[in-house]
Amino acid sequence: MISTRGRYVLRVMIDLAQHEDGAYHPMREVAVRQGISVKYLERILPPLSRGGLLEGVQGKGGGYRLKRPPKECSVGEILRLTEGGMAPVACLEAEASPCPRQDCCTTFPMWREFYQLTNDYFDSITLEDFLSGRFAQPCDGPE
Amino acid sequence: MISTRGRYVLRVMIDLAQHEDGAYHPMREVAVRQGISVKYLERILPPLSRGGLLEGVQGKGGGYRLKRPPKECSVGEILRLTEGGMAPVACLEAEASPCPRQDCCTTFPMWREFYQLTNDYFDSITLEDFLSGRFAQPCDGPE
DNA sequence: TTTCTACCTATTGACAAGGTAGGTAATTGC
DNA sequence: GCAATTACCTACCTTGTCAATAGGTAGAAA
Repeated sequence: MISTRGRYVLRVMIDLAQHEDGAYHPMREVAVRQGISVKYLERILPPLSRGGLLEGVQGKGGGYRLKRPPKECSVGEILRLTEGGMAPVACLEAEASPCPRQDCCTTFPMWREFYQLTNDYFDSITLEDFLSGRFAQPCDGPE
Repeated sequence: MISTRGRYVLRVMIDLAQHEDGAYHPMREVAVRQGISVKYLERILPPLSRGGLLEGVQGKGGGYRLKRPPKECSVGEILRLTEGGMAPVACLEAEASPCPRQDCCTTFPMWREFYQLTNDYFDSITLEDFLSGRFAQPCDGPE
């Protein structure tokens, strides 16, 4: 359900939150700290820039930094931008044509309720929770 | 996250619950009612037999029937048997070798909490809920 | 102008999902 | 005993996605 893409991106966001100091951090740094290929990171980060969660500056001294304080970056928003939605079944995604049998589908209300549950859960968690909140950890490593 | 395999199987189980009369129902019948290929159904149902949710009898007059009353068949059990677990990330599955960095992983507690949430939700729903419970519908169609 | 950096576009290999085809074993009805 | 029916099993094919690599372009600072 959540691919490595989403997990990697989340780790990068947490990493940037931990090293937040107003400066731009090149992906080269983050990739080394997190043990992820620079090339792969470059590939999967752009949606977050477009989504307004990250700010990327090119050129010497450039890199990425959070565009908002950690408290205002929810995991739900990060995962939705990266994974393109978190629907348990295809018929719930808005981009896909809505299932023609929604009104009659026996199981549709269940999927919808679970979809809501999922979004609510991840929306309730922010990057701040990994720094000093309910998911703060004594140490941290890659993956 | 939930593949068509899981959705098909769930529909079959609901179908069998709706037509529950103690008799065995051949897959040919159910496949026609649900608009699913017989061959594909034959392929994805065995785990439910092995899991003790279905009872299959070969030969003329044979078929499948529920092994327990609908009230005792939870959606969670059905999906776990069919999909082989509902973990949002691989490191949560018991069959996979446990992630070596579990103790240090920043995001692990979040995935685990969500995993619990998911299982609790689907375990709280039974086939009975689709017959006369909170997900009962006036009509029903395939998919 | 050089260097650094984000950013973009293929391309590859591995893997799983969805679905089909064919056959085997067990049970019933004649 | 024999034919019909049905679950059950194995192999295969096609399609699509994921993870990762490679190579290049554009922009900004030293």
